[in-house]
Amino acid sequence: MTHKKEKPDEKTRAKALLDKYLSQKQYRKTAERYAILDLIYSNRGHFEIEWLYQEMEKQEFRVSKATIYNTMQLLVECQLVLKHQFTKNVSVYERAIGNDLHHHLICTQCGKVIEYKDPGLIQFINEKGIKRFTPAYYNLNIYGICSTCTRKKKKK
Amino acid sequence: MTHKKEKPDEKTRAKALLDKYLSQKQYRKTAERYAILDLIYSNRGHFEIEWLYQEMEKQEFRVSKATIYNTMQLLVECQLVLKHQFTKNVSVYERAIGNDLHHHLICTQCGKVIEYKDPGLIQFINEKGIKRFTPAYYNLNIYGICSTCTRKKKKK
DNA sequence: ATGTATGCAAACCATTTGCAATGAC
DNA sequence: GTCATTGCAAATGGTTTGCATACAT
Repeated sequence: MTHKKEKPDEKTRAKALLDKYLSQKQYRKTAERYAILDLIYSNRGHFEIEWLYQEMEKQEFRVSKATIYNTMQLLVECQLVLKHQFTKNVSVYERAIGNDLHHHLICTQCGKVIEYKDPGLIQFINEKGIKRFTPAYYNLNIYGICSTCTRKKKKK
Repeated sequence: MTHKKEKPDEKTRAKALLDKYLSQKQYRKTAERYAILDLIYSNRGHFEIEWLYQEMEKQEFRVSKATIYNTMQLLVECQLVLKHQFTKNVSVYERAIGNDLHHHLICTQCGKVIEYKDPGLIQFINEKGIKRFTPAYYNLNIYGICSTCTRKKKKK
């Protein structure tokens, strides 16, 4: 059971929040839900359902795709996980706690997604109150051409 | 052939740009491509492929879905159309010229998408130079709960 | 005991692909 | 005439659904 370097309290905090949410909603505390959350909070960065599924297998914890989809929906609901849809038709997820708020640069040529941090921008958005809408989180996607594809284009 | 109130020059400008792009790339100038562009620039706001397909039928211009998908890709490429992926697994499109730059408020409960304009924010983003990336357009999606769903929740 | 959550397989549905026919050049 | 583009239908693949079984409460 090797763990990457991480603040152990983030995973613990996530578990506690899930616990609270399940109690509150009177949903059941199943081993699958905690195992999936644990895996998600053992990594950073983006991932897809397929990755999660295969990684669970490696950890010798059999879970069906159906359960993974159900659980991801649950985790998005209780704000422990963020869900993105970039250019391709696959949902991309990311843990919500312990990842600095960031934005995404998306290359329209190759689909690569680069994380982009700008505290000034974040502050700017946070300071705005939006009428008739309660923002939970936001997602600034900047589409364009990444440096790799710019180089490739010139070669042609 | 009734047209909604619109600046006629926007559609004309769009056509001219498509024309130029097709010439430049040595792609063929087919009736389908111009007809689809014409329909798109006869309306504002978001639409899906299915809408486009049915609307073309109404206009007595038979086009296959395959051609619509091909054409949309072309129009996104040459920046005459913007493509969005919100929460559902359907692509949502929008004409690029003549629509003020805006952002999106997306309700995570019901999926409703509200347009949101903030010139200050737009200016703020534009003033940033981003290294190693050439931005073409950006897309600020703010997820949260819309007022309708907030009301519904309280009723429960 | 009760009813929710899981696993499995089938169903769904937007999008993509292959190929023959059409038509732009 | 050549070859890109179209139309059609089949294939693809992520996600959802239905139902029997397992298990949290």
